[in-house]
Amino acid sequence: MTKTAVLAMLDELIALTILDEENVQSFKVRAYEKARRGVENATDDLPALSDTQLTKIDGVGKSTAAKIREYLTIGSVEKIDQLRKKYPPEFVALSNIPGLGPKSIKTLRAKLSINNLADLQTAIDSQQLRELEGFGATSEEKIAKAIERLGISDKNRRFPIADALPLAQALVDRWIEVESVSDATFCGSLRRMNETVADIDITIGASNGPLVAEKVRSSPEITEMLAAGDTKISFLVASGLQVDVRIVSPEQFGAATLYFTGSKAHTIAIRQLALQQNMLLNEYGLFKKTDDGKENILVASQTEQAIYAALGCDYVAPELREASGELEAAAKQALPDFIALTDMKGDLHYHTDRSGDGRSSVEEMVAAAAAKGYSYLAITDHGEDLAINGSNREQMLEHRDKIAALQPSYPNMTLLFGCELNIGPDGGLDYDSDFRALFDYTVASVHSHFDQSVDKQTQRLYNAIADPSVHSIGHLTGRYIGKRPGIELDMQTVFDALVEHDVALEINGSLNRLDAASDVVRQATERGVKLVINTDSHHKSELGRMEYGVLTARRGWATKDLVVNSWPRDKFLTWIGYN
DNA sequence: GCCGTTTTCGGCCCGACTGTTTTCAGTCG
Repeated sequence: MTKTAVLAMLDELIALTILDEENVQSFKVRAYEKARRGVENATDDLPALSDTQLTKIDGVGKSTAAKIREYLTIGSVEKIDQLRKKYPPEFVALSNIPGLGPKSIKTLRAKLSINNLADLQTAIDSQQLRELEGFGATSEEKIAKAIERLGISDKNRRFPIADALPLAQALVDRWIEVESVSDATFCGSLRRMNETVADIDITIGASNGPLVAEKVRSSPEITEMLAAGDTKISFLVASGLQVDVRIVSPEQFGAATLYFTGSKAHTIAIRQLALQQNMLLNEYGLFKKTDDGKENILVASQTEQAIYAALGCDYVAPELREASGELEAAAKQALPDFIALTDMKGDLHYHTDRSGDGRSSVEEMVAAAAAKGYSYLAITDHGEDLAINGSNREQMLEHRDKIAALQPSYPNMTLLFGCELNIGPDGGLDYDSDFRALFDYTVASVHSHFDQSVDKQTQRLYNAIADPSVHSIGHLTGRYIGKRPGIELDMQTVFDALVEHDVALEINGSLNRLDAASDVVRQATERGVKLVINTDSHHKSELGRMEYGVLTARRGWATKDLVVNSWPRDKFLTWIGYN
């Protein structure tokens, strides 16, 4: 909570400084942005840090450390208060309008006394903008249009990954089939598996760019065209989501995807690394500078792997590119042994139509898991406490027999009779302890009562974790990304409990959940908490979510040794006490 | 504002597009 507030303070400082310096990337702005990233990657307990420790945070120097201290002590920062007087919030908000930067809005204020959105609208209505030096009729119309769309496309609007990824995948799947296309991928924060994205970036490698561009420009999803060139095309779709498409030659595909994937901070870091080696990196390739500095000789461009290799680095997968230590580790060939999709040996949160919300039969669900080549599978339909979706004791025992009857047909996959237990408001679980002991494997999860205090929620989780029947905690916070916030917890206490009771923390692969979140996973990994990556499938078509769970785990630097369902069958069955 | 294998000053990633301009400024990624 404190860190979130400090980050918000730094965000405001950045926005105000951009205006004050009239430059979105002045050195001071970039310094603040770097400091913000440092704080983001630092400990949650900022007040516990001394002034010296604060300046140890990457990018935080004396001045920023003093501002953070000031904020933590008195809840405000003098510098920000001063800047607010010069630039009130409703004036700063004008910079959310696409196409308007700091220079423009300050010109508008100086020449037309525009201090807020209403002033701007009035000026546009009376066609005053087009008379200004540096503006024109076209600019005025563009700004008017941007304001009209503001509700659906301001610069800060973000979309849940569950909305963006399926569309991006569908577009890529379609365009990769177009004549002369050698490769295509979505990039940006979506490829890095961020939980929310501002837009969809797609890079296409093609020998016949204009032909592909024509195909892209005629896509049926387009509700509004923003830019329609032969190499760069931008459009909006009905949801308001913006799609940016770049078409490059097949030889440039690697350099282009590396650049368009970002993150911005990772891009800057890797370009600095190139500079140190007397090389130049841009979206067209990695180039060696000749001794006279006049010429650049291409070193690598076709694949991202070749570029990292030429820089002396291990390959850094997209989901790791957040400038949180990955490049330093890759340069030393010291990236940890992260979990990979091919390591996964089983799914341990898995529903059938025994659950009210399940939509495939147990036979279908087991067959789908077997097709994945899994060595073990826990079928975890809801316990009795979930009134509509749950099962009573009789139904559960009948279900157990059904699962047991299927086992002989699957000699290579151990079927576990499991349950998704509901964690009640105080941490109570379904059935009674004797009945719960009948399950081979359980995942306990929160499904309701989201509005209790941090202390109460933490105690609630502790009680569930401490129960001997519990093997894992499902979707830790119960959040739905972009729709419902999760419960608030004291994470360190939860991690301690998980370690103490040897219970695994789930990473749920549903795109609506991705819970535990990658930043939580990273802290949990550092604490040595065991992890489990699941699909929470309710239909036979949902097993592919394992990939998203694994990517989220990798974003959280989860190592293979901690992920219990990557373990060989014997080791895993021993861990759960199965015989 | 930050930082140091060029270490307390001098540099800080690199480029495209747009609209306004006659050579560039501003915005964006």
